[in-house]
Amino acid sequence: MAEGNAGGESLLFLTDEQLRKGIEAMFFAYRGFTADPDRILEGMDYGRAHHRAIHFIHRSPGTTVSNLLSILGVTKQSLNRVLRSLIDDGLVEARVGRSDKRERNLYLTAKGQELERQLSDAQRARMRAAYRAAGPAAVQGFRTVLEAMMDPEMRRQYQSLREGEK
Amino acid sequence: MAEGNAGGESLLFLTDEQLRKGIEAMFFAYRGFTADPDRILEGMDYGRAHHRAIHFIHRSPGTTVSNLLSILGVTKQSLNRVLRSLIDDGLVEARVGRSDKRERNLYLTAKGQELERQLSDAQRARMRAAYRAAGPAAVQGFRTVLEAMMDPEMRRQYQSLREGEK
DNA sequence: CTTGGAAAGTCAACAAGGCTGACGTAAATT
DNA sequence: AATTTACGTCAGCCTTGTTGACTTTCCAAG
Repeated sequence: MAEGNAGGESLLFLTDEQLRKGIEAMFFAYRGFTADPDRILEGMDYGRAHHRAIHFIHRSPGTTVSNLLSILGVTKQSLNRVLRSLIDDGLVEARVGRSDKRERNLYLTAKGQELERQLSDAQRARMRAAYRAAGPAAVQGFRTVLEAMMDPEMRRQYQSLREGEK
Repeated sequence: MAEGNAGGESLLFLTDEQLRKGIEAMFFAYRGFTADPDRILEGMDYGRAHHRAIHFIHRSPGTTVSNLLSILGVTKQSLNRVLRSLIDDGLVEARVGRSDKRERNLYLTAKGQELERQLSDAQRARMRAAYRAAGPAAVQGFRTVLEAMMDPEMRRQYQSLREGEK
């Protein structure tokens, strides 16, 4: 039948070979994705874990520790070690919560914002070059596939970070 | 000028906000990307490093240790620890090279192939679902952007693995 | 007002998987 | 014969994840 044929043809992009290509593309691209911040952080006492904390505190100033825990998906002990060093070094400020004093609202200090800018400038530069080379239609597809690849809970996190944008 | 205007409009996808979205999409999607194999491997004595070795040995049977080193981008000591356990457990076979006896050609055993299939089935299932949800055009864009995001050397590796495909 | 439980912080110990440096051995190359 | 290459291995270190146990603070419900 014609429908069967059309369906079959449009599913050529779902062959195991195509899927394997996608898997390897994710692997190699993620290396590039993290390479520039990693380079900047090496030498400092910080690593990728610090970068992630800084990124999400910058993204949602005043976020709580438990909020950050659920976004990053690590244990509080693991996050605490990272946060501890950032606070001690004066990159992050932890203010006692106004309504709930058990909570800590996290903010980047001026120093923290400076490092954040340095890191995200590098990462954005690569992303910008890739976007520019690929074009708007490809970027649209890129984001669509990535979003579909997330766990439902991660997608919720991802999309909730989207709120308040135009 | 018309070109300038069109250029300006088409560059809306290059705003910092769009780039940040892309960055976070990569972060959350990569977590999903590795989640299923990680789940399978936990409990076994293996981790993500073993998965990567198994993947690329499966992909290029007979590949040498140095080849694998340059693809994975780790030190030989790090790779050796992983390879050692895979060989000892009978998942990987290391045959002395035919032409150059210093080299070791790596192959998956039947047992190794079984684990590989288990891992890649899980990873492909997620990729397939994402591809199917996003559609062929999005997949095309996805791959285009990822490729543009790679370091030139990684892109070379990625594309050289492409040879021999139809 | 008391108490139960949530939020946060901390200590200790451990594991995976990166890294460097040093050294050894076999085989190829010069 | 000397050097280089490919591989393996020992030893030690670091980052970043984990569990488990315990304390302090504090909100909220009884």
